[in-house]
Amino acid sequence: MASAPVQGSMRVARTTLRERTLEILRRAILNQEFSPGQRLTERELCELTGVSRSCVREAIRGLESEHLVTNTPHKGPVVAKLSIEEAMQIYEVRAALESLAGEKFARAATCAQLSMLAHSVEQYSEAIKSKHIGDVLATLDKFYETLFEGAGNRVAADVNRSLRARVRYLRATTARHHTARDTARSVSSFRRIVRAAKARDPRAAAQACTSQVEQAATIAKRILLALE
Amino acid sequence: MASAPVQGSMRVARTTLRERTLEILRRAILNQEFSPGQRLTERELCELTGVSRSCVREAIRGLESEHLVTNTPHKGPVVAKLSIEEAMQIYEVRAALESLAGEKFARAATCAQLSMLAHSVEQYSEAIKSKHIGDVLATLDKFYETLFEGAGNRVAADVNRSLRARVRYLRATTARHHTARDTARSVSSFRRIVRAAKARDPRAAAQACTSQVEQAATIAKRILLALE
DNA sequence: AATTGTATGATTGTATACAATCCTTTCTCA
DNA sequence: TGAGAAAGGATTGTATACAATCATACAATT
Repeated sequence: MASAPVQGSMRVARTTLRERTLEILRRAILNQEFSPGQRLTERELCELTGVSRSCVREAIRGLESEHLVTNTPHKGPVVAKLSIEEAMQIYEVRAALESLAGEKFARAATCAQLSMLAHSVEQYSEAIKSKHIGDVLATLDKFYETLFEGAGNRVAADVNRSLRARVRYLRATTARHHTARDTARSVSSFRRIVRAAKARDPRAAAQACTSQVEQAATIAKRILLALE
Repeated sequence: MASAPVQGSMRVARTTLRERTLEILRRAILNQEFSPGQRLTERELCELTGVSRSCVREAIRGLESEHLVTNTPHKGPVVAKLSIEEAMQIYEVRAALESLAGEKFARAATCAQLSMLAHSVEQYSEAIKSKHIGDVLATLDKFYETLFEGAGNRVAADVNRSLRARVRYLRATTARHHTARDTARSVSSFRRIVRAAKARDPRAAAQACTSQVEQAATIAKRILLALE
């Protein structure tokens, strides 16, 4: 009776090809394997992923509504390009959302979530000192996931995740151009959020989140203008 | 030379079939022609819209990322159902966004936008008195479009539009169950926003927007609990 | 009676084929 | 030489065909 198929008879990869394709393409864009403004022909993506055009097209629809690609009829999809205006609008919305999250986190987060938040900030500090961009982005992701998880608002978390994805390449760029002063300010800004949350001070936490985003927006704007 | 096609040789309907299909299905859902939880088989939607499955499927992807339908692999799409928790989370995010919009509107709106906002509130007042649900929803749409237009943040406008779509059926339900007291409070709540905007008082406008949403959330919660 | 197995129909997932549009190049003509 | 038209290739838009999965019903076995 030992001849039955052993290697994973349950959990047969219960995900659909299209979903996996979407995930692959999303990660490719977020990892900057394509550059903003670059054209993405469907056939090319088919060869890249090894699936048919049906799947690729449906995946592209997903990327389109995540604003990671823009599609013009009969021309095809291109990797989304972010204008300064749009970036500033995104930071403005993020400020509102993260302020809300900070407030609710300070009120409702568990002790485990509190220490995870603190831990992610220390990891971020390490990553940004070592100039390892991938780690910087990953630790930031962890920080925000924890923040919104503790805040207990999944809708806000989803919107925020989407907005952060749209400015991710910008964040990677700023991390490269960070001055020592920028780094110090950024880290202390995150630590201020943690401190307010530990003190269970919703007002202070909200304020700390707002000013953290505003600070990031300022740096982003400076660098975007310099790069033009 | 007069035999050339005259009826619109330019502007040949520069929209794609899939986009129109998405629009049709979206409106059908928002107009409650389908009920939440109802299954939407692809073939059925093909016959309804008269297009092929390719188009329907890609349109469904759009509805899916707008959270208007939920799709489970190999089972197919169903019209999204809103839990009380999710609805409350949406209202919370809307409060944050509309507060931001109110603040910026009070600062930056043109006089034309100000009077359009005021006008939409009066139209809303008429509509809600006449109990014509379609008009109620339409005038609310106009109010928020004006508010965010005047605020000058398209990203926030898009997110808010999406969130309002998700609670639209809920809004229609509450409009039907409005007591006279609810109606009066709602209208005066909107008028308070207009007043603050006209006074160019950002703080007051933000506060008015927040409490307007919170009030709507309270009514929605009461009615949702009663309907259970 | 309950459960398991199997067959069948319906539905979604995936791939491919055909039509319409766009872009580039080349050719023509003033 | 330059402008415009036409042709060709490439790409997207749309429709259809085939495969995999799921749901239901019914029969068989215990």
